[in-house]
Amino acid sequence: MKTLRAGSPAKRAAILVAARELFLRDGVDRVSMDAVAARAAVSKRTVYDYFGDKRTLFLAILADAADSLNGIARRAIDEHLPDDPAITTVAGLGEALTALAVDLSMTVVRSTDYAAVFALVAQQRGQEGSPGDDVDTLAVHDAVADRFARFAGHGLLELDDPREAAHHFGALTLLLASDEQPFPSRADPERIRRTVTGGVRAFMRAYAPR
Amino acid sequence: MKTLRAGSPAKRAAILVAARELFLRDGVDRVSMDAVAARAAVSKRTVYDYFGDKRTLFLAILADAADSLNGIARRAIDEHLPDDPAITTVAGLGEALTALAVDLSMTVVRSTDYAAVFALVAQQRGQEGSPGDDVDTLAVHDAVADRFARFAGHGLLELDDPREAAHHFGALTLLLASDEQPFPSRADPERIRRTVTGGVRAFMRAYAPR
DNA sequence: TCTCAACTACACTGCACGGTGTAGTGTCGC
DNA sequence: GCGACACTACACCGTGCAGTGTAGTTGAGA
Repeated sequence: MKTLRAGSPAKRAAILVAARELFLRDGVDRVSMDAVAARAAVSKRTVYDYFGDKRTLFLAILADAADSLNGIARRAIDEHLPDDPAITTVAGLGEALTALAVDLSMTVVRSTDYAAVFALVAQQRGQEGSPGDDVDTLAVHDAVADRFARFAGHGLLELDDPREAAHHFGALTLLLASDEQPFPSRADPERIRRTVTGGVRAFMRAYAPR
Repeated sequence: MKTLRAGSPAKRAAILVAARELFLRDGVDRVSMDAVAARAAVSKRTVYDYFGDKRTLFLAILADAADSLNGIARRAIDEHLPDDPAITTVAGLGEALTALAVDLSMTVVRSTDYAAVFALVAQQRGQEGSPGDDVDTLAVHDAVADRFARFAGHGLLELDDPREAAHHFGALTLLLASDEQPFPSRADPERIRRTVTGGVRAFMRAYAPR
């Protein structure tokens, strides 16, 4: 068992940033550890001293990106759909959901973190022996479903299954926006907004009281 | 410029099948051409004589899978949403859309062709210089949008933008189902059906006349 | 029978690279 | 001053492999 170095937070971060950029750009398998070291401005010996091997470095990047995304999502939910319901009308809910979806999609679709998770995980996707490499989004869906259940309790939504509704919301907004524009640096904010606004409109037609 | 061998259709197919299986399982970069040749039961020399190099083999597999998927989609649309509208009621439309979405999703989510396209393209996703490697799904969306416009003309749907509706339909059904279950061999048909049926229900609530 | 194309089965080349070892340098604390 | 730790800058090893060349075999057609 290798003893990994605690060392310097700045160097650790530099390695992670460099590796993520290169992995994302060229794919994990095509990026040499020499290249990572050069980009991070550290020696390759140091990269191995911190992370032990390439796979461990990859998993660390994945964990960071997933944490970052979950944090973004939780913050956006807390901001736009607060626990203490300030939202009392159907129109207000539509506006709040739009703001949430725009905020989230704007951040995520243009986020190299998201692109990193998406691309890196997808590289493993066809490789069926790697379930541990997937990213758990259950907590975010649960939080949204919880909010939806409350809105339903207040008559602002009509739904049998809050979790299903949360999945539909995600599909019509974030999933669709990211499917349409897979490249962060080219993502057009106006197009994201249009896609997401249309998706929320459809969601409200489906789930608002009639 | 290499002269590629026309040779035998059976051997060509064997190479394509073998390469696709291995590329899908292990990723393009991790599969050796020796392995492809062995699996196809041909010599490596023959693989190179047919395809010239690894990338050309990869692109051939991608083109085959995309053709196959487009064919599947077109057939499902023609079967469930025929041009000559036998569908005259909203309930009938809901049933037809459900049948289409279930048929498509059942086939696609469990299809190694789809998984191949998804995984192989996604491997390139973070690599922004490769737009030519993406799969064009516009024609399928156009066909669905065309049908939707007709149904709207007959009062079976209310929609401003048939293309947007087609995207929403796709997001609530196929995109969601494939996102939930990314591994073909493990895909549970019952779960696909549930997801898709729920998605069509939401779609109809959003777009059927009120 | 001869020729040609397809194919096999190797061998080979040049290169890449994950990972490891080591000597030397600099800094810090005792 | 000494020792420990972090780090650099190489060198090295063993392995893998894309791609190419070549000799030999086989089958089909002229």
